Amino acid sequence: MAATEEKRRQILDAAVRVFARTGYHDSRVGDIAKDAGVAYGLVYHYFESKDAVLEAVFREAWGRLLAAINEVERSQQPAPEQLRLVTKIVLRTWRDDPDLVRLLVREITRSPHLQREIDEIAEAFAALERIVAHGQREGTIRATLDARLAAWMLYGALEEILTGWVLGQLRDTPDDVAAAERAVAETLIAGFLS
Amino acid sequence: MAATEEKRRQILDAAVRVFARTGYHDSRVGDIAKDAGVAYGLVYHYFESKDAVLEAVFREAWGRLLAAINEVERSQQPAPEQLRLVTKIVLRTWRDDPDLVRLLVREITRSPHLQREIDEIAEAFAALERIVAHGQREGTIRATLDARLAAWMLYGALEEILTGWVLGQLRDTPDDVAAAERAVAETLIAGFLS
Amino acid sequence: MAATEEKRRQILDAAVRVFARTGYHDSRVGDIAKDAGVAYGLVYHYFESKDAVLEAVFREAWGRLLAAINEVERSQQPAPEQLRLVTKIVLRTWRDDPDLVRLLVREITRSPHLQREIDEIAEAFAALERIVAHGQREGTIRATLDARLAAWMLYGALEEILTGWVLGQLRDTPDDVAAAERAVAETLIAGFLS
Amino acid sequence: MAATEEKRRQILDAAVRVFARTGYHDSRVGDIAKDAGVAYGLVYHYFESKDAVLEAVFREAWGRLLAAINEVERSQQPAPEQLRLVTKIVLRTWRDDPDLVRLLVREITRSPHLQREIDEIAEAFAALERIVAHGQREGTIRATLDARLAAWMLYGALEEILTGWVLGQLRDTPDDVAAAERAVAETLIAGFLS
DNA sequence: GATGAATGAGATTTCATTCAT
DNA sequence: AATGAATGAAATCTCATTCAT
Repeated sequence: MAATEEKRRQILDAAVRVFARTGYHDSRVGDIAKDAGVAYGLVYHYFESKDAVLEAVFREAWGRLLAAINEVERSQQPAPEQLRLVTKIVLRTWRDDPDLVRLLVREITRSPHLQREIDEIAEAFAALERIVAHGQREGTIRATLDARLAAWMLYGALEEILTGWVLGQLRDTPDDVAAAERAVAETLIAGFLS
Repeated sequence: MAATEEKRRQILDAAVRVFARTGYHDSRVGDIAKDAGVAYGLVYHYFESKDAVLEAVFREAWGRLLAAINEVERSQQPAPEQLRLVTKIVLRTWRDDPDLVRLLVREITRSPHLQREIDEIAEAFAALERIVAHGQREGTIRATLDARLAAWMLYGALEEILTGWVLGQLRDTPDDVAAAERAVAETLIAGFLS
Repeated sequence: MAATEEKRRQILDAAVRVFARTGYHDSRVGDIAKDAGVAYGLVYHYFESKDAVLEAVFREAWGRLLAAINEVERSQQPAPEQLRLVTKIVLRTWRDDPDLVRLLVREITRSPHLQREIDEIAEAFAALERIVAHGQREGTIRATLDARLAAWMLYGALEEILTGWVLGQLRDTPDDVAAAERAVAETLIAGFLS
Repeated sequence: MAATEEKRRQILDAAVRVFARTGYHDSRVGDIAKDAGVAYGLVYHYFESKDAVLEAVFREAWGRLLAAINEVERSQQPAPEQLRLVTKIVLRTWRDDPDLVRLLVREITRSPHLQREIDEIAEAFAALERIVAHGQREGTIRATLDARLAAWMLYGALEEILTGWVLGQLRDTPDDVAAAERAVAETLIAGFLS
């Protein structure tokens, strides 16, 4: 069973690399198998379909993000600080797992059935929204702001920064990353404040 | 000649509808031809490939957006006001041409060769950046802000709002659209101010 | 009408060049039109189909060869000398019209309906056979030889030499050409003698 | 593994039949698959492309011919006798594998990249040439003859006889075949002698 | 669990031919 | 006669999925 899980893991990790490199549609199932060092058919032993592989990758990635956001949410800090922490978490993903970011940035809006329907994605957005709403109740965030809209704008800004890094259009040295975190905090999040 | 251009137009318009409905990859060239009311082969008379059709659509759409942004840029207003106008232009596209927005939102980062490489897209981003930089020179925008980063954040927020509308996750009545414009102005753009 | 025939000529000449360069199947009708400097549709004004163009080229080429052979046949010389003259005529085509030879060598046995069914081709072979038979009657050629077989062997040897030149596998300076003529005369034709 | 090679064999054999019947260009890959009794895609499992199938057929056929010629070459007989044996081998192919001959005769000069570039073909011609050269050294063949030219003439004559049989223009009863062998020996090869 | 040969539907693209002007 | 846009059938090739071992 441990061995079993290991193969599944290998396939999943390979999928991230392959999808990141070639894009979902231009990646063949065989590429994933080869990159994972397993037999062609084994992919179908662990996953229903190629699509299911992508979904599993997404689910896992967003699951981790969701867990991190949830932890932030449970912390006793004021909402603006929580948003800064989320910003940091999201942006640091680029350093921690660039292939995953490449994949998310490229395929997030694709694949009809995946479209944000994955529970984990919806949950993450909901969590962001709750943090904003909580800030409004505690008086740190402007009450007139539409919490959901704020959550989406924040996420959009973050994703676009990641996109800039993926495309090589924005600089991404550690200093640049830190600067980006500050920029989000000092402009967007600052704009939320009451 | 007029007739010639007319067919090309029909194909391009049909492509927007079809791609918006089914997504680029799941659309067949035959669908475009049928929707345009022309023969299969005519698509290939006017375009090199299916990909070239998508690129032509993009180029045209971003060309229009770029023209609008350029006009705003040439206006004699202060930078923050210009950014508000751009916001308005981008967000109003949803009402004016929802299929086009659906297409842009879904396929924009896809298609390896299209990726931001299209001159028009790069130009639009550059124009946004210039407006921010100009605001810094005229003293209306915080000098410490990274102009490029600001441009990307702004665009990211706008695109994410459009995405929310496309996915039916954000409300989009005229009032909601106006509220979104205000929200961007009062939070993100306000955060740029000095 | 002169102008008319001129266009037909242009198309036919262009066809030889294009077919020689690209081969029949890989040549497009548009290529011929462009090379001839006429409009696409005009090809179909003068010829029933792409295939008919090839047939016309063949018919003309073999018609010329046939005329030359017939002239040789009518000359009052002994059969072996006549065969030597035919050899000379066939092999000199390479210098005179290399594109035509390229085309003949590449496409002669292909194209199902053309297969030696063209009267001119059959006629040329028949003329060769008659020369051999005549030689047998006049006593210059071995009576035990199968005249038809001899005609085919001779033509085969000639075509293969042309093929060697087309493929660049046999040398083709004027001296080489003369040597080839001699070789055919001194081996094959000499082998026919009684 | 045996089963694997079996399918490949089936496809190759079917290809010979189908190409012989319809000609390369008018044969569809599906026809080959159907004739071989395998699924469409399997052809592409074993071969890169339709062209690669043809090349494999050629390579194999010429490989066999080459092996036979090489064996003749290694025999200790005088060159003229060796040439007679080669003649016999080539002409007997018509009886042994008429489909293969049909294919070779029709498509040999086709396909730009195949043109005599296939090593096996070049090798076969080279072997013929070596036999002639060897005959010149041993004094059985005229020293003034161009060995390469002689090899090409011989092969041309043989191929044309095969062509005559394929096209039904030359008679091909066993007696006719034997007569053809003799004709080649007594005219062409005899012409080589010193 | 693991393998990879086998399947076959489906999509893009080509291009000979037609036809309105 | 001349033009070239328009048509649409057909063919190659791809690749997700299945399945026998």
